Amino acid sequence: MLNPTPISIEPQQRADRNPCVHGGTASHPDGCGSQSRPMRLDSFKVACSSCNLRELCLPVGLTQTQLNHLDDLVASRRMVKRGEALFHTGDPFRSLYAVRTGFFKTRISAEDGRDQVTGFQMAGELLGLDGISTDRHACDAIALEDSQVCVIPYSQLEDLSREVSDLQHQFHKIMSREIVRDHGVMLLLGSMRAEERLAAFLLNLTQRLHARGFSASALVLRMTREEIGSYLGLKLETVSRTFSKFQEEGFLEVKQRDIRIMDEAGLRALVNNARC
Amino acid sequence: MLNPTPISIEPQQRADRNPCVHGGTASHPDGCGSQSRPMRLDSFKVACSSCNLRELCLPVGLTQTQLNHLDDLVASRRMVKRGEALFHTGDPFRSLYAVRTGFFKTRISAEDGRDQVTGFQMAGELLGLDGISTDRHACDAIALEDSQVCVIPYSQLEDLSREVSDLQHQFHKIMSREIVRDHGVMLLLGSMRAEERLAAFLLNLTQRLHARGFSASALVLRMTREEIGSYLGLKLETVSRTFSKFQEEGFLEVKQRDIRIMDEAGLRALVNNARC
DNA sequence: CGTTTGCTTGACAGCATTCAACGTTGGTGG
DNA sequence: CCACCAACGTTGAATGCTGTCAAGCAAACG
Repeated sequence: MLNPTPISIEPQQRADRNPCVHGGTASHPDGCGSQSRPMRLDSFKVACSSCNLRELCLPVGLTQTQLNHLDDLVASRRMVKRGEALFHTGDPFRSLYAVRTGFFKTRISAEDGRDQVTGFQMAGELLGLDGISTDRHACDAIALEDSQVCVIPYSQLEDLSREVSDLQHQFHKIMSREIVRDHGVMLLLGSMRAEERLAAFLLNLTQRLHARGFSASALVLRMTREEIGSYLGLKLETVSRTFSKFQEEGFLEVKQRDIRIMDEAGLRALVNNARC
Repeated sequence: MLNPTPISIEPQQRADRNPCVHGGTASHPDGCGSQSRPMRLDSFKVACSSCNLRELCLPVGLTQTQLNHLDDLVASRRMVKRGEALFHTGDPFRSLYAVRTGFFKTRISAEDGRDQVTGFQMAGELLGLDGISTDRHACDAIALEDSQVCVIPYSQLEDLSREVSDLQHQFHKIMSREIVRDHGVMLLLGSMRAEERLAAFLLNLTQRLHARGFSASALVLRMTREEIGSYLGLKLETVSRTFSKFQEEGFLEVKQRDIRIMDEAGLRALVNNARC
């Protein structure tokens, strides 16, 4: 589903790759690097054409000339601190956002207070597509660590994609991919048991991290058990128990949010051969 | 989510409105009207500009001039008999399809044979958006009754939407709406119990039927209990039991696939005040 | 009119939730 | 530097919702 070839990535993110996850007192990786900066919401120039995420993000497949046009459009970045919202349900929709660094969740809330995490977004992924439908955002986007996003003014994106058919097509592909992804989540929620759901979730995360140059076998979860549970349609206790079970069975090593995958094939078999 | 104002609709469909659902030997409405025609897959001229679904479909908001351009694009229809597929997973993606008459389900299949119904589509709704992502369809679309779709060649749609910004915007809105809808289904699958799921499903169906000029309180299900169950993440027995329970409690009258809603407010309360 | 497919209902089992207690971690302030 | 607190995570026991298995019924189709 995602570009399978690893790409070069920022030093800042690379440092995040926790070579010492299973050392002794591993410092918590949240907010790595950007925490001490006083800046909070700011605009400064940045170029898609020189961004090392361009092979994962909106610019995929564009020529240099086309990239230069996109540079004019994506004129600002915004920083979002851990726990803060990039946008809320009901906010007027004006821009899409491309995650540059950091990690987000999106969630929708029902009238009765229940909420559902609908996705986790990492570098190169787009946020805000839900807003096009009604000109208002239909979910909350919350940063799970200090993050930066590129601001993509939507009306300008529409203008430019009328000029640049490659951009138009790429944008449509991204929306379509989101639809396909959502259908995969429906399959997970509608027909898998807890173990299968968690295994599928971990495999999806590691695959996406791997495509960004990170290890395919070690990861640091940026979200709580409750957030994982909400995404997977499980209670946090069930998530915790399933992690413990995977550890007992030798699939994983689990130390709070530090996960090491010991038997990827085993996890994969859990998902694919569910009824055997 | 959908256009709430009823619109005029074809006589053929109107006849389908089952005024005698609760009479004696109501004939099964599947295949109404088009069943005896020998035609199976055909191309013939049809105009969006004179289609009575234009206020629900792709042409929403377009001027007469713009509609005429769209007429050139949507040049053929296709008939799909009950039980047959409009497209299968893996088929090359070339066109989107707008349901003109009839009713479809989409489903995805996992490697182990499990499948998940990802949606039910009725008149005015678009099929095939999943295919843009990889140039191949990512699900099966199956007609649940004899149906007609308008064929919308995708590359031509991209061409035209570069010329007609209103069309471009409308198309983006439709894709975005699909994403928002999918997130709603995730909420349903991830956090609702069987009764709430079925109530939400029925309310959604009646709302969409109402927007098409049908009764908001009586409907004929076009899908089996098993298909409803797949969509809602439940087993068919649970769906059946829940229907029976709703009938006992006075929310519904259920006669196989004929449903009459006796207490819509009650159903709505079930969904909204889930934990009280 | 028989067969097939779909629907209903019952009994029982199992998986996930609920409720509760305890442990761990990181941050704050004395 | 240490104590305390709040948030997060783990684990146990019991409940209950939904799934499973099975039987019988109803409707549609040839």
